[in-house]
Amino acid sequence: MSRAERLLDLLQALRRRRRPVSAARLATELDVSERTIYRDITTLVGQGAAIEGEAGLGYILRPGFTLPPLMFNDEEIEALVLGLRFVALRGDAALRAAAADVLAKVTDVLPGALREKADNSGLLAAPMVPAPVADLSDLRRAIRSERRLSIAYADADGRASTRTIWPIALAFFQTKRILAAWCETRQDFRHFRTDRILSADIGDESYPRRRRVLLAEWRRHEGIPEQD
Amino acid sequence: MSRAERLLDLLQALRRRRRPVSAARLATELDVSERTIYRDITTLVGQGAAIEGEAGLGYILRPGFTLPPLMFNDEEIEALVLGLRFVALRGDAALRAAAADVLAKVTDVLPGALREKADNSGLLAAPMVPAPVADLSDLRRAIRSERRLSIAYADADGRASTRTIWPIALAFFQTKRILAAWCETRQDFRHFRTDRILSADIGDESYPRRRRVLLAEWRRHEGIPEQD
DNA sequence: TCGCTCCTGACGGAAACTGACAGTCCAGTT
DNA sequence: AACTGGACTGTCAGTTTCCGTCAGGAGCGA
Repeated sequence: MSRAERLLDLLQALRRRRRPVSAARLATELDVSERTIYRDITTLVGQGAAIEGEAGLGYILRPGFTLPPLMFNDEEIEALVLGLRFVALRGDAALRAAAADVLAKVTDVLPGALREKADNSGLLAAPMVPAPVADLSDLRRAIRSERRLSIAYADADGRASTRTIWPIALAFFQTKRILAAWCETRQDFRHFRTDRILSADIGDESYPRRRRVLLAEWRRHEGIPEQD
Repeated sequence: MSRAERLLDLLQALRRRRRPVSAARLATELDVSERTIYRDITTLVGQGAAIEGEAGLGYILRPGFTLPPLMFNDEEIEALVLGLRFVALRGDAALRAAAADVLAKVTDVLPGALREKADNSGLLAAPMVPAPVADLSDLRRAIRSERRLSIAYADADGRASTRTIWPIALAFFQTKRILAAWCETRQDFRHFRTDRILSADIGDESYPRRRRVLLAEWRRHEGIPEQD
């Protein structure tokens, strides 16, 4: 048996039980040495599995590595599918792919009857015009990781300028996308149309305040109520 | 990338699509040779994945692999949350509530780190103008359950007429919502702005054709490609 | 027939894997 | 304080596996 296969088996062996299992036991079950089990566990943890080992007890896999079964009603399925279709039509390529992945994953853990409903949902999203082309994944990553961003930006008259900003949020409108940020130069909140951002360099260090807080401040500043 | 990782990626690449995918395509996507794809497929099948390959077409994965999909990644969380925000701002009250419920259910199964990301996602949906007010849940229910619908409809000049239609889909545009249907009177596909539908009565019997088929026909008729 | 694609076998160099051993560390238990 | 079960680490040398390449077979629809 190849290592890759064994890793999947090991994962299943851990998933199967709720009590801790010793490496020795896993070794017997998978027919390899304990040393190999230790190595495999390291690999799985490296892939993101929350496996906890406690001396004297054994290993246990905390939930959250795989998607558990989910249950939704008809309305919820429709909301979910419609939402993902919106994203598929309005997001950049990476977001579009992610939306497809989410739908596939959720559909997979749905009971059969619901799965069919998800596949045949009659709610459609209108396409964005013009169709989105720019890759916003860098901007999104900067927002996620709270990183400073140096951008070259063209204002309405076409004059370019450079500034350092703290990106807070990205808003998806019908015809444009707007980056909301704290501008270091101006010491104030500023908005940038993504189609006028000529270049963007993600800094090495994160900005000094938590985005969660900035977002709340920005909301108050702009009078935008909480979503959700 | 390790082979184990690639196997999971391959599984997800198959899950993502509902149509068959050729080995060549998968090879490009995963950046390995076709031969490797064939070997990986063999391995996955050996682990119990129901992957069917047909010459001239490609591979397709039937649902129900013992190993459920992996947990959402950062991009997927962003796509999911953004999508639900779109729905919350564009759907009727019932859909808005459903979107909130979906988010709650999904958040519930997320591990802590991801949950925080979902709560603080920086991607925002623009509100619909004018804000949606009409309750479309009857229309949605008629679509879901493939029921005949008797509507009173005002045309562009304000003249009201009554007709019986087979509702197929509901499309969400920036400023309006459009019901796509087969019109019994005209014996053709017709579109109805929801804000001009004066009343709608759901019939007791379902219409004689499957919505799935009608939807595909309508797509061809209007030149609207598959979403996803 | 052609074109597309699945599918299999063989080869060989590079890379990864594995068992064995020898220990360390850790947390209950006696 | 010693004991015990078991997690965990480092090293090393011999296997194994992996993977791209090439060469071909076979099914199926146009």
